[in-house]
Amino acid sequence: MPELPEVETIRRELAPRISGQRIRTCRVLRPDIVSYPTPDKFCRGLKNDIVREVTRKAKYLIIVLVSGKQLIFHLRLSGTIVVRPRGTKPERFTRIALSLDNHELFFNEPRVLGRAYLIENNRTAGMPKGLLSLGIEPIAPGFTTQYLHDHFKKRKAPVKAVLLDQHICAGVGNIYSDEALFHAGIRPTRRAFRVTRRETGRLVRTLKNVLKKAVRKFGTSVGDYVRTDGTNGSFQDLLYVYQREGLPCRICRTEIKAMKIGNRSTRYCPKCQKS
DNA sequence: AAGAGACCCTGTTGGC
DNA sequence: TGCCAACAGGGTCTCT
Repeated sequence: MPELPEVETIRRELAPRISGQRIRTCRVLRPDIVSYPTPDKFCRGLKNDIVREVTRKAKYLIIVLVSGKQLIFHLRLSGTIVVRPRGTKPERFTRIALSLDNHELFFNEPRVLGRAYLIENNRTAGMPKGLLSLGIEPIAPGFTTQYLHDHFKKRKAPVKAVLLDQHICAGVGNIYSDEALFHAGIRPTRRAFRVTRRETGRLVRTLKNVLKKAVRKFGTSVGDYVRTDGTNGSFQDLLYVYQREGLPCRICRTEIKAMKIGNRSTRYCPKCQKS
């Protein structure tokens, strides 16, 4: 589940390896993975361009080219990006294959939910709408108690649902929302407007902590996520509730419970997290 | 504007 | 062993 820390890990690993590299060829092996423009224009638009830098906004990975075009990937549920030695053949779930000067870059996506976009210089045509309406990333200085509390005040949805709202908490997904709520001692079902200012302060702190630590641990490898060399991240060893239902809480030994909030599986400790 | 729910996708898992 | 439904889940869309 690539969320902010996973995409940031990919960005950090990609940047030194592909910056300055020319795109020799592009192959789209699954046309519906290319959201904009057409797969054909996508490939022709990339050919012979050169990677200038690799950036990220929330869960979007953005490869900026020397021409000014932006190659944008959203990994959704199961997308990964791997870099292989030049000449390596596409893999079982490779949907887009880019041949660079010294590497092959594969966008692997078993479930075909992820998307790629090629955006012209200084244009917004074709950009994913979500990218144009992102809130603040919790790791940014602007993500303050005041900011989050102001949003909480006007929302009566469960606090967990508000944490997953990309217009408010950019880059947060299911793993880190559950983990941050646990460390802040807040039950995910609590209505956002009932979260006190003091608790919101704690939540801001735990969100920042959890996301930063996950970046240092190269992300959480549960399910499909791997780093660009195919190896696992290691934050899964530091999870307290995510994917731990039925297991004893690491703090109080109470059994971790699972439930659904807004169609999302949610885990919490009934004792550590006050309702 | 907010909230609820459907839908997209397909590999994996679990039940019978 | 084989079949099939349920499940995973971020983002977008529709409807209220």
